[in-house]
Amino acid sequence: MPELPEIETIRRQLAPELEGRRVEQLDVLDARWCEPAEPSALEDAVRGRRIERVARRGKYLVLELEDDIHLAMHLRMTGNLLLSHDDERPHLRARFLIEGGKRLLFLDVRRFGTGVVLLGREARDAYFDVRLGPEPLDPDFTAEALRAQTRGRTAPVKAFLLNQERIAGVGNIYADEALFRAKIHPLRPVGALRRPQVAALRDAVVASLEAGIDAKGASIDDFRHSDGAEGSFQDEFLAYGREGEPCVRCGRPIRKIRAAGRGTYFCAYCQRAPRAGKALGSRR
DNA sequence: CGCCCTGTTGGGGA
DNA sequence: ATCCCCAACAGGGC
Repeated sequence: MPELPEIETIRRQLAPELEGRRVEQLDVLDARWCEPAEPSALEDAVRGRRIERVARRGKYLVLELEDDIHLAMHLRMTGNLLLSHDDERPHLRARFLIEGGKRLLFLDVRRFGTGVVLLGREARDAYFDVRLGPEPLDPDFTAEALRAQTRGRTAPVKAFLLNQERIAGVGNIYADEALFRAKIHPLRPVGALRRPQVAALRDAVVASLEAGIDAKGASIDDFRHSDGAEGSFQDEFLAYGREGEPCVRCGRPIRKIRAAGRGTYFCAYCQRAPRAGKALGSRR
């Protein structure tokens, strides 16, 4: 379930545990994790260096190490980070030995997750700049900024939200959640949204993400929570994964379609279908 | 038991 | 820009 809120939750839990401590050693157990780089390249770059900050950019968790070395990790679909005293776990892909004895374990059943070392601030910024748009929780993510970004675009609004180059960190679940809250049909051309709808969408994106962060998430600490103890975020969502169940606003059944290649849940009544023949605000 | 489909992501090719 | 497939695996429906 790693979208922006889950990564941010992990970051907040990890920061006080890791910041200021050294990485005594890194073991990359699956070479695919860091392709096309060699595991030894990551292990050598990280070994012995102090973690100055645990940061997040979009869905990436970033260990900012001394000497301006950055390790950006992406959990993809099933990746997970666990703070543990154990050296072995099922689906272990990479293991950090942290000064003081704890281990930071990167677990990933499907092995889609990645780790990349970025040498220098410029390299780090360049890496993110070509992949990620603005952070939705930054103060400058305003309705006007979003409007400027959407104008003239014909992509379905859901595809726009999922595109990390447009907005960083919004995934399939929070995209549906935001559209439901803003009462916007997922297939509406994003450029056709009126000013008030753009404003509603901005607010809904921010509110959905913040709600996700506030929701009690799974702890990454071995001691407070053991393995499968994941909070059921599912219950927090208003439409996602609830095909056929009644819309919380109008009671009509939630529908499922495919949008931008992903399963998409919405209320066909609350979120009006795009009007044919009016793709981009006919006027103006 | 086997087969088929789906999936919290993102990159690549047509 | 857009659709489709792929990565590797688990779980559910039939």
